[in-house]
Amino acid sequence: MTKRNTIQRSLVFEAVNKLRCHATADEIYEAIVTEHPNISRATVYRNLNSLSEMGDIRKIEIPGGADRFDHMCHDHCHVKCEKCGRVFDVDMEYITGLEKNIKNDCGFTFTGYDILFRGVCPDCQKSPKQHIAE
Amino acid sequence: MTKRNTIQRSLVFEAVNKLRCHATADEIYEAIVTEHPNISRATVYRNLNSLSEMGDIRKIEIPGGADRFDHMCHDHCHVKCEKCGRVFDVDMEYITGLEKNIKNDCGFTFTGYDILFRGVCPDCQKSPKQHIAE
DNA sequence: ATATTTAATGATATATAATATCAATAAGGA
DNA sequence: TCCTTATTGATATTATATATCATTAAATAT
Repeated sequence: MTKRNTIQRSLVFEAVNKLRCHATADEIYEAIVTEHPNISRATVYRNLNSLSEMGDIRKIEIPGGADRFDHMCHDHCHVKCEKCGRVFDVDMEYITGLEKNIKNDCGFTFTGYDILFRGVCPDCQKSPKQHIAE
Repeated sequence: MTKRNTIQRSLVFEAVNKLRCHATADEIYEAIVTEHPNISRATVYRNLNSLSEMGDIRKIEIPGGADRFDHMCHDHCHVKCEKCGRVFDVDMEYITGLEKNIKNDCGFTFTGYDILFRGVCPDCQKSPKQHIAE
């Protein structure tokens, strides 16, 4: 019923804070497993979700790619390169209150929104090769 | 080298236009396969991608769920229910030129952006049961 | 009209990301 | 210290999508 504090959860929490820049669950798992070889991948996934539900970390769902996890920081937008699929932060004042522009919400309760820019990163503009990563 | 017109591609194109509201690849496949049992799921996926690359249909990538495909229509936003995962259109004036607010684009070439609202749909506000669909 | 080239297809295998299952373990209160 | 059960680790399964490859057929050349 009540949440229990486990060493695994604090390991996941610390790893997200140490990696900082929107790491994937797999990257977080790899970072932990080098020091603690017995941790399970499923435990990392579970704790990433519970930590983000509790509001201790931030989950960023990326279309066509793995979810990312950030330490708690100000809301910000991302841009995904259409060629290589990599995700970068966008340096932009976060726009608040966009949901006020909605004409007819059909009874929805809005909790937030994500803006994901599309574009081509500098690397992919230079080189013709595509899909460095996805 | 050059694109060829196949009956499969026109079947996919027609199905997307008939279904209209952001159908998934699987829903489009199911709609076609009842009339044309020999079509392959892979062919549907391939044509959905090539049609959207050619600009004949619109691909909407949804985080944590299957990609959606719309007939060509005006840009609009979507909202994803955090409980059941379903996606709905949002009735809102589409905001243009958001990329002008970016302070430092780090050399990116921006081609557009998607705004995805998060919220709880009327059904899920009423009933306690979760995950009707994902 | 027929032959040729190769893009596209159908069938299947594979990849990737994430969740589900379940017995064993351990956190935290009694 | 015991007891309850949340959590874990290992594994299986699900979901979405792409890769592979022999076969088929669209578009062009003959």
